[in-house]
Amino acid sequence: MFALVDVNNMYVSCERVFRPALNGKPVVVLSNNDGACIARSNEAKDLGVRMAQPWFEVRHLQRTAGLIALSANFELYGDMSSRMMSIAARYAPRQEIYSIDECFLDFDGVPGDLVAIGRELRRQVLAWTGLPTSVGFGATKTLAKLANHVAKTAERKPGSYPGELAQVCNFANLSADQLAAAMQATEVGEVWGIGRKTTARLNECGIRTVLDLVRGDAAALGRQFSVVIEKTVRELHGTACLEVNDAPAANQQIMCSRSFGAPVTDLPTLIEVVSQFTSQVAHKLRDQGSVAGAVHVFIATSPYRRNDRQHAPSATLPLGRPSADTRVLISAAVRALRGVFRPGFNYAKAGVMLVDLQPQAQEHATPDLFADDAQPEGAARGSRSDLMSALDALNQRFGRHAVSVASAARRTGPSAHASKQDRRSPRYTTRIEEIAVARA
DNA sequence: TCTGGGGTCCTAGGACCC
DNA sequence: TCTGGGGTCCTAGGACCC
Repeated sequence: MFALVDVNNMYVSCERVFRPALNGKPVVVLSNNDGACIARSNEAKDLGVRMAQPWFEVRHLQRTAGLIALSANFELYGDMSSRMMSIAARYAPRQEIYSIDECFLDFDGVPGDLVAIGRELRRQVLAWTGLPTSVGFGATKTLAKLANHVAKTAERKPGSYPGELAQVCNFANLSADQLAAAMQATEVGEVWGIGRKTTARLNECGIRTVLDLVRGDAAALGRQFSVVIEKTVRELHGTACLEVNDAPAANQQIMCSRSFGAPVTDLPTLIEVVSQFTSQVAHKLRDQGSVAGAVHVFIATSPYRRNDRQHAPSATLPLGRPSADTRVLISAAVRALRGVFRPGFNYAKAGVMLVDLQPQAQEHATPDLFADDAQPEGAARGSRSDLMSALDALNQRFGRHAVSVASAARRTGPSAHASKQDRRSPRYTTRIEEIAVARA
């Protein structure tokens, strides 16, 4: 038996923990650069604000409907997430952290009334973190996801499903008829793995609800669509094709990209930005104990600026020898950037991706016989990782930008190209100088 | 004026090999 | 008058997730 636990409207709920005045009000959280809505309170959903909707399209609701917008504060959300996850982990032998606000739990062999356990888990998370969650149980991960959707929707829109399914829903407790009714009341696009494109194609075949899909033939759908759909249908039938993975593998790629607050036209600024992005991904790379075999860099104009000439070049530069040294990676990234940059364009975005990742070799890595060793002084075996370790330790202790490679150093004062973040709340739980203050 | 960021997996097609 | 067949590997792009 699987459970899916997820936080309702995660980012908005995190903000509300520290600002209870936001309760009951329409609230959205904006993406980097304050560009689009990436989280909505129920009240904001009721106003018709769509997921990923551009902020400028809904900002008028500030005046007309009291909509409140906040800049994303991922440091806060990440910390709240780890608190929630550690509480949820106590309730089952195995946990898979699936995203910042969701985890799967494997209840195989756990005795007792699962709905009661689910309610206790909910209560505990709410009491200890202030975050509201929903819990769905099912015989497969896909069914648990669906049960979670039912639990959430039954609470948010009374009448859409039987009331007793609200907050915590266990499909195993439903009769065949009750389950069929719930599936009929749910659109096929709500199923995990069925996205926009597939929904449209399924609709053309007359498959509109989850029940329609479940009644289809898995193998035939597999041939017509893809093996992904086939697996999904089998999971909906109750045949588990997916396991709870509590030991996730290291990432296969690590990326950092950002839209600019204002268009960038010159190479020096792009070099600075790309160097900063590379510093970040290099740090993440070392954190997971990997080295990168190649660096991929891209810059792009904005497709929304119809009058601008468009240009979205990218380049991948293989490293002679895989590395996790920020200096090596920056030098490759900047070389790639110089290769693709063309003057005369309004660049709106840039990104750096580390690819071809492999575990950091211990002592006996095969050296590159033909390498010209044009690496920074001291970048040879041993001292490289020592230097990077020292860099990471200093930044850990004195703040993220305490020490950096010169080309990635922040200039003093805010730059025009820096992402807009005009409405960010304090990082209450991770910065002592921003801690919440209680007033008598 | 203003439109997110960071991932995974699958598939089709080309290059290459014998 | 004539142009194989079967296999693997790699890559780019698409679809999906949150």
